[in-house]
Amino acid sequence: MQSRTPATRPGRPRSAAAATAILAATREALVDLGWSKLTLGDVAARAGVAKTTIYRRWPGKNELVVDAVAELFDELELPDRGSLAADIEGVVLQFATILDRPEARSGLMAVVAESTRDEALRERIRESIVERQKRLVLQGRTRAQTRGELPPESDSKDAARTADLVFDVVAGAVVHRTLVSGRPADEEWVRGFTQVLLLGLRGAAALPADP
Amino acid sequence: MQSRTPATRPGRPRSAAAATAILAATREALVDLGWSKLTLGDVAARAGVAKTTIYRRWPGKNELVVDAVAELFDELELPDRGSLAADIEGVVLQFATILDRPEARSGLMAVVAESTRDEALRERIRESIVERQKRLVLQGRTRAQTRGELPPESDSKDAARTADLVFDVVAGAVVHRTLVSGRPADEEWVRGFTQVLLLGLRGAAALPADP
Amino acid sequence: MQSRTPATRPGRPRSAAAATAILAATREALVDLGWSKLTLGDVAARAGVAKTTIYRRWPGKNELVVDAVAELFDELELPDRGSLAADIEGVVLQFATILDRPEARSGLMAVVAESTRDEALRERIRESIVERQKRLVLQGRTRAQTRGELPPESDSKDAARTADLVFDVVAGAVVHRTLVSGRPADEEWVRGFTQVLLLGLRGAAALPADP
Amino acid sequence: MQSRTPATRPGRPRSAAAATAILAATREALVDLGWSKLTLGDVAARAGVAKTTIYRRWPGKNELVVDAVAELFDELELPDRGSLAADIEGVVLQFATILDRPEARSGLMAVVAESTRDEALRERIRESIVERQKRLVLQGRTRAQTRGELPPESDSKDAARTADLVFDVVAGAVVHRTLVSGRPADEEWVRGFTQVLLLGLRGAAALPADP
DNA sequence: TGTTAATCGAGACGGTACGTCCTGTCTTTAT
DNA sequence: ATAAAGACAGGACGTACCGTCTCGATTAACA
Repeated sequence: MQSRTPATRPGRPRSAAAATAILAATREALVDLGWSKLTLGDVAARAGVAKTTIYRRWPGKNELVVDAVAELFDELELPDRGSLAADIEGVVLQFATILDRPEARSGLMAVVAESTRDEALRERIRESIVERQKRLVLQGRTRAQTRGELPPESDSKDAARTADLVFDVVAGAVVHRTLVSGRPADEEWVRGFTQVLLLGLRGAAALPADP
Repeated sequence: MQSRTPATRPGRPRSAAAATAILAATREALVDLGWSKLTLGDVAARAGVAKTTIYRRWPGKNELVVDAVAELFDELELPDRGSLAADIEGVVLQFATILDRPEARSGLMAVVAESTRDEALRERIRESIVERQKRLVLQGRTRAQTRGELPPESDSKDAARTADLVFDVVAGAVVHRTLVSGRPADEEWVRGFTQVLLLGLRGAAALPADP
Repeated sequence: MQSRTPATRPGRPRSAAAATAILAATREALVDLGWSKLTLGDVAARAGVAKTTIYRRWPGKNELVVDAVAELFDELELPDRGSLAADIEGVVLQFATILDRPEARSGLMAVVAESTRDEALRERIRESIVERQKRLVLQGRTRAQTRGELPPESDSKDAARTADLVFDVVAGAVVHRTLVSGRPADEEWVRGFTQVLLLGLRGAAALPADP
Repeated sequence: MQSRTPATRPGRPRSAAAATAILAATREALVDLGWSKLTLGDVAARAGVAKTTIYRRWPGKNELVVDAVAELFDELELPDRGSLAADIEGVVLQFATILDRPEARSGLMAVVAESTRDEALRERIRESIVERQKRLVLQGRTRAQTRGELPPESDSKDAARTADLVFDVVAGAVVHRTLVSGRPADEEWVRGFTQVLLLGLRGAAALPADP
C-alpha cells in the first residue's frame, strides 16, 4: 500500500476544479496568443484563479504547457482498418489533425525548443508525450504480427530499435511537413509516405542485420 | 538606365561590420542563454552595437535568430563518397552534427514554434533555410542518376513531390531523433535510417504511380 | 455607518515606508542631478524600490517632484518677533533659506514650467504648495490685527484679494531675486523689501477702495 | 570696417536664413510641445535644416531656447501715458500679455529652472533677458524725474539697489500671479499692484536711508 | 464546536526586458 | 567649410510580466 503523501494533509485541500480550469485556460491562451505571448497572469485570469494557485502546482510556464499539451495527444488511437498500411495511414492522419490545432502547434514546438536547455523539461516531455504515444507503434506491430503481415521479432533489442526509428520517422516527418514545410499532411501525402516507410521497413527486415 | 535601388543613398551608409557582428553575437548568446532568455539588449552589448542598430535591420528577435541560424546550415555540402547511400549518410551526419550545436538546437525549434503564429516568419524560414538546403536533395539525385543508381525521372511533378517527401523525412527524422527523443543521430542510427529510406524509395519507384 | 473607502481593500497593502523613501530619494536626486537629469529609474534605485512602485503611486516625474518639494515648505512657520515687519522679515528669510537648497531651486521652477502645459499639474502645485502656505499670510495678518498694527478688515472679499496680492508679491519677488537675478535674499535686501511692501499696503489701505 | 573673422572664409558660408528659421521653429515647437517635449530633431525638421546645423551654432537645447525666448521680450517698451503710475501699469500689462503666450510661459520658466544648475546658462539669461529689460525701469525713473514725480537720486549706489528691487518685485509678482497662482494679471490687478508698489517706494524714499 | 492549518482571491513588491525615442557624434555625398 | 541626410553608441522612457510576498477570507479535518 503506497502512500508517500499522507492520505489527508491538514488544512484546506487543493481545489480539484482549479487544476482542470488552469489546463483548459492554458490551451485557450495558446490558441489566442501562442506560447511566447502567453503569460501566467493571463492564464490565471482566464481560469478565474490567482497566480499563486498556479505557482503552487507547476514550477513555471514550460511545465504547465507540457501538461496542457500532453492531454491533447491522449485522444490518439490506432484504428483497425484491416491492414498495417491502412492502420498507419489512419493514425498518421489523426496525428496530423491534432497538429493542425493551434494549441498543439505552438505549444509542442515551443516546449521542445525550451527542452534543449532544460534536461528535466526534456524528460518531462519524453515521459508524458513521447513514451506515452509510442504505444501506438507497438500496438500496430503487434496487430500486424497477429495478422501475419509482419514476422514475430527475433531480437528484442533490434525490435526496440526499430520501434524507435519508426516513431522518429513518423512523428518527425509529419511535424516537418506541417510545421516547417507548411504543407498539409493530407491523405495523398500520407499514402505516399506510408508506402515508402513500409517498403523500407520490409526491405530492411529482409536483409541480414547489421554485422 | 538606373537601377531600382539608387547607387548611393544620401546619409551615412549602414556599417557592414555591424551586421556580421550582430549575427555572430546572436549565435553566441543562443549558446549561452538559449532562445527564450536571449535579449536583444544582450546581443547588442556582445556585438558592441546599440539596440537601435539591430532594430533598424531586423523587425525583432525571431527574424534575427532565423538569419543567425540559417548561416549555420550553409556549411552543409553533399560529399562524394561513391554511392548514393554513402552520400546520404554523409550529409545526414553533417546535419546531425550541426544540430548538436546548441545555437542550432534551441534557435531552430524556437523559431519554428514562433512561425506557427506568424506566416511571414514561416515564409522567411522556408526561404532562407528549407528551400536553400533542398539543393542537397536535388544534387544527390542528379549525382545518383549520373552514376546510374537512379533512373532519370519521367514525370517532373512527381519528381518534385518525391524530393519534398525526402526532405521532410530526412530533416524531420533527424530533428526528432536528436531534439525530441534526445538520442544521438550517430553512425549506426544513420546507417539504419538511410537503409530504410533508400529501400522505401526504390520500392515505391518500382510500383506503378498512384492510380 | 461605513466609510466611503472600505476599511481594508483586498490584496497586499501598499508599503508606507516606500512612499517615504521615494520622496526622500527624489529630493536627494534633485540635489545631485537637478530636475532635467533626474530619472525615475535613478530615484527607484536610490529608494531601494522598483520603478513600478513609483508609477503605481504617481503618474509621472512631475507629480512626484511636486510632492517631494511641497514637503520642504511645510517647515515654514511664522515667528513671533514682536512686530509685523519683523515677523514678515523672519518668514521671508526662512523662505529664502529654503530656496537656497538645490532640491527646492531646480525642483520648484521646473514643475512650474511644466505646469504651463498641464492644468492638472498646476492645480496640484496650487493645492499642495501655494494654498497650503498662504496660511502664513493669514496668520500674519491676524496676529497684526491682535496687536493693533492692522485694522480688522471690513470687506472680506477685499481682504482675500489683498492676501493673494501679498502672497504673489512676496513669493514672486524672493524667487525672482534668488533664481533669476541670482543674488542673495539676505537680511539687508529683506529689510528693504519688507519696508516697501508694508508702507505700500498701509498707504493703499488709507486710500478709498477702487471706485 | 570691423571684420575679426576674415571677410570670406574658405568653404561654403553659413546660411543666414538658417539661424532665423531655427529660432522661429523653436518658438513654434515651444507652442506645440512645451519645453520638455521639444526635441532638437523636431526643431530641425520644422526649420528644414539638419540637426548638425543647429549643433554648429548652439551648444544645446537650453541655449537655443534662451535665444528664442529673449527675442520675445524685445518688443516691450515703456509707453508715455502721462504719469508714472500709468506708465508702470502700461508696461506691466505688456509684460503680462507676453507671458500669456505659450512659447514664453514654458520656455522662460524652464530655462530658469535649468539655470539653477548651470551658471553659464544663468549668466546668458541675465545678459540677454534680465539686464536687457532692466532699461524699462531706468527709463521709467528718468521720465518720472523729468516730470517731477520723483526727486533726482542722491546716492547712485542706492539708486541701483532700488532699481533692482523694483525689477525683482515687478517681474516676480507678475510671473507668480500668472504662472503659479494661475490668475490673470488684468487691469484691475495691475492697478492694485502698482498702487502698492508706488506708495511703498515713495514711503521708503521719505524715510532716512538704512543706517 | 471550536481550533488548526493549508489554500484561496487579490494585489503590491523588487526585478528585468521590452521596443521607442532622443541625444550628440560621425560619416557620407553634394554644394 | 558647410550643408542635408541618416547611421551610430548610448541611455531613459513607461509598460508588461516574472516569481515572491503579504494580506484577509475560506474550507476542511481534527480535537
